[in-house]
Amino acid sequence: MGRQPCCDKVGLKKGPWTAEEDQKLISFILANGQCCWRALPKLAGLLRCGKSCRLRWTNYLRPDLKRGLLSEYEEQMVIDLHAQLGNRWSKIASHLPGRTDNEIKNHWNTHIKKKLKKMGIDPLTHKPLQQQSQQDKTPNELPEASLQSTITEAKEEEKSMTSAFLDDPTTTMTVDDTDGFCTDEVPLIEPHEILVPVACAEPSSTSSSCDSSKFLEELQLPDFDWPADCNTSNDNDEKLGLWNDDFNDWGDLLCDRTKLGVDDDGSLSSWTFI
DNA sequence: AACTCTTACAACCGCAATGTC
DNA sequence: TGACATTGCGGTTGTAAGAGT
Repeated sequence: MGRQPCCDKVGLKKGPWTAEEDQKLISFILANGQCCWRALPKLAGLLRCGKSCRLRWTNYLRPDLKRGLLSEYEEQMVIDLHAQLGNRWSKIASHLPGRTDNEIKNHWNTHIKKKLKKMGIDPLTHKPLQQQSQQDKTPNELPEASLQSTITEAKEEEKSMTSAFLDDPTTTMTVDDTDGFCTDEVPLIEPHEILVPVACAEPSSTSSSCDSSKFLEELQLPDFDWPADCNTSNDNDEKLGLWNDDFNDWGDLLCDRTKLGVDDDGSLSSWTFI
């Protein structure tokens, strides 16, 4: 017997998501909220397993995601949090609004690891690296004192910045207020300008992850315009909470078919924030 | 222009944790 | 309380795009 696999893999699609699939997933979640992931693909008309849908949504389609490279400040935060938490990427991500664990993990592996090694710091232990040729346990040529002071300086600077929003829930700092966050790397779109042309210019047969990216470039919702109630608060976490808790209501708001170009078959033909 | 190598990141896999009955 | 379902997490892989030759 044993437990059922998370999804029946026979006949299910794998690999990069197409614009058409993204459109179906977004359309369904906005209309119905994040219901049971296992059932979602069938209900949304997707040939994907629920896990794949959840991953696509949480890592790529969620409207509250920030895009673009991590800022210096975010990077330093990741380093410090990693020193404290290790590879607990989701925990680390929870301290960086709009960033996903996957994104941080990737950034760590591709950028930060190298950067630390270059600085003579072991990315695993966050301690000075021992040189290969000095296996007799002599210290790295980089003086530990200066290294530690560098780390300490960075930590202190970061603490002074992070404490504001990590420790004080009443703080009115938002992602946009935080100098360190690279919102300037994210194309900010006025809410009234957001229009999602879901109908792809290219035939679906040519759709690929590139088409999907194009679609998402136009989908960009980085500077989310929250319903009037939410806008009274600048607390990003609160907004995220509202997003999660009241997703259905919010989805209803968005899915008013007079505002969304919803075709008869339920798919979105356009998406306009009014 | 064609090929190879490197980089970046989206997506997958398997296991763990948690929830439900 | 145990069995199973569902969700979350971290490690790993696949691949497109860019750089170098």
